Amino acid sequence: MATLKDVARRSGLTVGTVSRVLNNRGYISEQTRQRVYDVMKELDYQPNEMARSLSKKRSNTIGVIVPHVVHPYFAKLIGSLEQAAYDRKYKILLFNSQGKDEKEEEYIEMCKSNRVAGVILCSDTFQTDKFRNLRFPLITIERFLDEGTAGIECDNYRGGVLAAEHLIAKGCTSLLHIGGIRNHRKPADERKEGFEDVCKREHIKYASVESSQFIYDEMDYYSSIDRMLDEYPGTDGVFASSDVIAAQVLQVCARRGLRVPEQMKVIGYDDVNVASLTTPDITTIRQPVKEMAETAIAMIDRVAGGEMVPSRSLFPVTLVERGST
Amino acid sequence: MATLKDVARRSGLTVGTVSRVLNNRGYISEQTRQRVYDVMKELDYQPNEMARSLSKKRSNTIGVIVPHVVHPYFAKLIGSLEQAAYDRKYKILLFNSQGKDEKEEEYIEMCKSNRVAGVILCSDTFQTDKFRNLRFPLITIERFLDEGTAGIECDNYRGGVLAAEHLIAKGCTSLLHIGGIRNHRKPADERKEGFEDVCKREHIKYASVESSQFIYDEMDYYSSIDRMLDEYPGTDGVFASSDVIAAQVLQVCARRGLRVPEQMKVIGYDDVNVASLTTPDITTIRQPVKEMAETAIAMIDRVAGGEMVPSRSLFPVTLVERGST
DNA sequence: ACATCTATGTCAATCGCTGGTCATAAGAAA
DNA sequence: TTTCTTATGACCAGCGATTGACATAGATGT
Repeated sequence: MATLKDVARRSGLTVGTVSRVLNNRGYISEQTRQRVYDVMKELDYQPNEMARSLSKKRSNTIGVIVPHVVHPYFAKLIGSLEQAAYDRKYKILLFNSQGKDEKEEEYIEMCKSNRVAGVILCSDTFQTDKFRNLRFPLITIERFLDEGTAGIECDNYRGGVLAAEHLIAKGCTSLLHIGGIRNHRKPADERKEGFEDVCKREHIKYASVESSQFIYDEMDYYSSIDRMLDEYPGTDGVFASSDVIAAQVLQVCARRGLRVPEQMKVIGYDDVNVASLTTPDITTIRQPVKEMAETAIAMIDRVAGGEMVPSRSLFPVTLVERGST
Repeated sequence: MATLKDVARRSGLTVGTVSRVLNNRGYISEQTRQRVYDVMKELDYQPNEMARSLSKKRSNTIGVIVPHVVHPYFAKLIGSLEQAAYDRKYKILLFNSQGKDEKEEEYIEMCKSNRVAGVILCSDTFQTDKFRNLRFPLITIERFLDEGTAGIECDNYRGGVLAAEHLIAKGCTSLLHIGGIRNHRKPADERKEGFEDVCKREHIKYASVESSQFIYDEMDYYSSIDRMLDEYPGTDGVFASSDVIAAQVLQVCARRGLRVPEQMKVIGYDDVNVASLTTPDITTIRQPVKEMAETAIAMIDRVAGGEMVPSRSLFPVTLVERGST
């Protein structure tokens, strides 16, 4: 493989000069610049990023740690992050923590070892001192961490409000909120709060079911849903805190002969592709994932440039009405 | 950040010795080994992978290039690849080519720059000389490439056979095959062939529709499906070449008042999570994605170790029967 | 007593690139 | 003419490891 030296030799310049054009440093004549580019192409030269990173003490790689790659929410997030990273010349190192503390920690160590420019962390767990003394920015998504550089969240409270208001406006009289994925912490609580506040205000019967017992990895909520519907028989409106759960609610309803949306209305959360692939398709609370991803990457970039970034960013959510309500 | 030198100094050893324990080289007493580990922990030492890779001329990173991260098939594949990579101490660099030749090519260059241990490529496109003279193994998934090191495929022909046989066994008399994602090349053709061969053999009316006109990125096949059902009105069985398409067929059927599976039977492909989240859930042809992913990573590992690997590996598919047939 | 094995030290080159310090030289501006 | 700007050369010390050659020395085996 051709090296900088080869390029220098072939173009009759010195490594210093060639490095200058590569890094846009110092004075370079247009002519020289062109010559260097030509030779680079001729030799099929690719700068060795390892050497570069070693020298600069920083790579242009961003670590992304998610608990669950196949979950459509994270798949969507990862896709958006990759796009945003690409636009800013970063690469994505992907890690799947499976929601396990040890793996999360191990991945953080790997990120250190790889001198990443920053880490984007989507975590369900509570871990504190592990994230201290990092030499790179740590951006959390949908979770705030004191030790982190910045947190990017959605207005979960408003999501809950929107969902409840929508169901009520559609004529529901007895609501059920089903928590689920990434819900151990604040985000879920806030959705629930928003939901419950509206129910109280409007004097609507409601119930909320915690999700900790759900089998998250398998995304299998059927039996829990069944149990809940048994427990709250008069329910005519369900607010599920993810589209995956909502889809399963639809399935359970079908099995029970409950027509959606006539007899039962269902609203999901996230607006991932499954929401629009079910029959009926699912009304949901949309998170601006793309914008969140761009913001996250941009923050890493800016912190790297010595800039200041807001420690918390709250994004608005919107209701997308479809066939399930 | 602590360096090898620091560890050496602190433990009263030399860098050479410390490096030996890090790389399991030469003679090291158990006592010394332990001391080094202790000091490493004490100083919170993380080996600098950049330096290591530079020196070894190879990183323990694997590039994964997919056309579409959010598509559930690739999400599933990526998840499996990450797991397999982790098990073998590799990290995943994720690239989303969006099915564009230029990006694919650019990503390959980035992989070169980053001295990856290997690349796993999922591509829709036909590109030849770009993949010549790579200094790392190139493993393709669901596509064979002469220039690649190895290809990992599924028995697509058999998938088509299983689908057709199943629909026929369930009493369908007029079949429709809808091509779709990742179908420009061989895999799709083979599914179609298997499907058609069975139809011919059993003297069943059938039609196959090409997919090139579909909007792949948006995963929006509705209007095409509508058009097809108009064109082939007697259809009572559809073989869609992905679960995403099958889900949309279900939706179109619902809109048309066609009951599934009574009046129309639908079978998908891939067995990704959406297949089990629709109502009814979708009978599908399952690809052993996990095994394929493990094989791909294992191959890179083995090629790196100087071993020989089969240039083509064919995995079996199985039929998963659910509610749509 | 001699050979061998084990365990470490010493020294230094190498990987490919960055970026600083100086020196040089031509052309432009004062 | 002198000063300044532009453009490049020359040189080289890092960055943080790896790895090889060679030396030393105690322990073990025969």
